[in-house]
Amino acid sequence: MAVRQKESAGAARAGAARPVKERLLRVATRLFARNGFEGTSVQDIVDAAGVTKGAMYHYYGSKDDLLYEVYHQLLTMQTTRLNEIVKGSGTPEERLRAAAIDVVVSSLDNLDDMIVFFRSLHMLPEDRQTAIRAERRVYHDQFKALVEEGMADGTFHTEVPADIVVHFYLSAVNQIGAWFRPGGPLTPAQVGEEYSKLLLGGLQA
Amino acid sequence: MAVRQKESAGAARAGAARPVKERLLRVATRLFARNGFEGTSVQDIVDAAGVTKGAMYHYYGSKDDLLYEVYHQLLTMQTTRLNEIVKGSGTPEERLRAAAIDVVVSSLDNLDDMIVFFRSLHMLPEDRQTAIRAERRVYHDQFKALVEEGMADGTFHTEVPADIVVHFYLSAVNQIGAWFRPGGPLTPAQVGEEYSKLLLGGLQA
DNA sequence: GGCCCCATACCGTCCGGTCGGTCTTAACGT
DNA sequence: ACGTTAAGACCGACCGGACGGTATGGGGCC
Repeated sequence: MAVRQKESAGAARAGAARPVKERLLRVATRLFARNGFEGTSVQDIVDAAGVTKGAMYHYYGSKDDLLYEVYHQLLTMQTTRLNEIVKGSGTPEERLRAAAIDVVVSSLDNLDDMIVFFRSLHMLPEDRQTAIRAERRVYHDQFKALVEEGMADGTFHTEVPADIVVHFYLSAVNQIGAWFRPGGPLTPAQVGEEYSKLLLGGLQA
Repeated sequence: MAVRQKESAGAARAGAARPVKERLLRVATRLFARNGFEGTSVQDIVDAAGVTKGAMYHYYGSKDDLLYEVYHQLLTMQTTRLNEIVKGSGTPEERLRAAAIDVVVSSLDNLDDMIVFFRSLHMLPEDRQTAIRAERRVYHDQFKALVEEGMADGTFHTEVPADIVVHFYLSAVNQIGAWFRPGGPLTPAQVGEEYSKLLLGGLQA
């Protein structure tokens, strides 16, 4: 029925069954972003991936698993990147600017994941939500540490608690999928530039 | 079966059947905020309101109508408030500060509506989404006009386009339900104060 | 011949929405 | 003052279908 290209045998031999499993996650992410988690049926996903439900339930235990995987991958990637910036060299202001730009750019580079993230987290079972929130907290705290460094050395004013600053900025970034359109007049890098200006400007002592 | 208090005859005589219709919208909003739109069945809503499905479909045409009503009421209220501030007296900076505080406070005073808003908009049929987006655009443009006033008279710098400033700030406000907990250490007014400081600071020439 | 990988057919459940009916209340004619 | 009628408010049983998940089996590669 479905026309399927023969992939090189190498992938199958690796034992990871990469193409189908990955394809499922990618099309699922896209569909979740377009139609919402509850607006996407398992049938929709497997149709779009060119396989059947048997394949999906072979690789993933449930529809929830797919959703969790989206979150987990995105968070792991962003946390790793932030970690390198925090530990890097430069003044707190320079590193905070780099972090502020990076979170925007990496979010816009994975726009579908972001959209799904902040729209469908509440659909996950409680324990999964708790796990995700714990990962997010790590990210939040690393970002906060940067802000506090700048406050400690007098670069930033201390009128607004660091916690609120971080909530404020990350919230703005998280909602970016609500208005940004890829292919529009702005590039991710430009948005990162503007957003970081607004953050740093609001912190200047 | 259900114990129902006799209401004063006044309400029924008004022809508006206020209590049941309002109760349905309120409990629906709360349930949507807690469990999501798709995670809430019509049966859940009518059970919580102490009526049956017949009652709900007597007042609302569909489950979608309930959701739309939440959006519409919140937006109408906030737009009205913003309008008064924009047209009020004071420098652009004073009015922008007032607007920035007000949008935070009025959002936190209707936290359930906010949560539902930014989580379930995409569940509405396309035409309803378009209608809501048009209403939001009016709000956005009014806010932007304030920023542009301040840019025109030199109070604010013009490094960042007004459109992006507004997207940035309103996004931060819209996500406020993701971390703010009523009854916590912060009052809505305090959050409004801090958020407005961050916005104004980032705009200062 | 055993083991992944995946197709096919199927199940039980739940859910939005419908529809005929009942009860209360208001208006009206006589 | 009283019966009649009409209308709004609400009940609750029911329907069609979609959806997540499963059980079974076949086919290709070692």
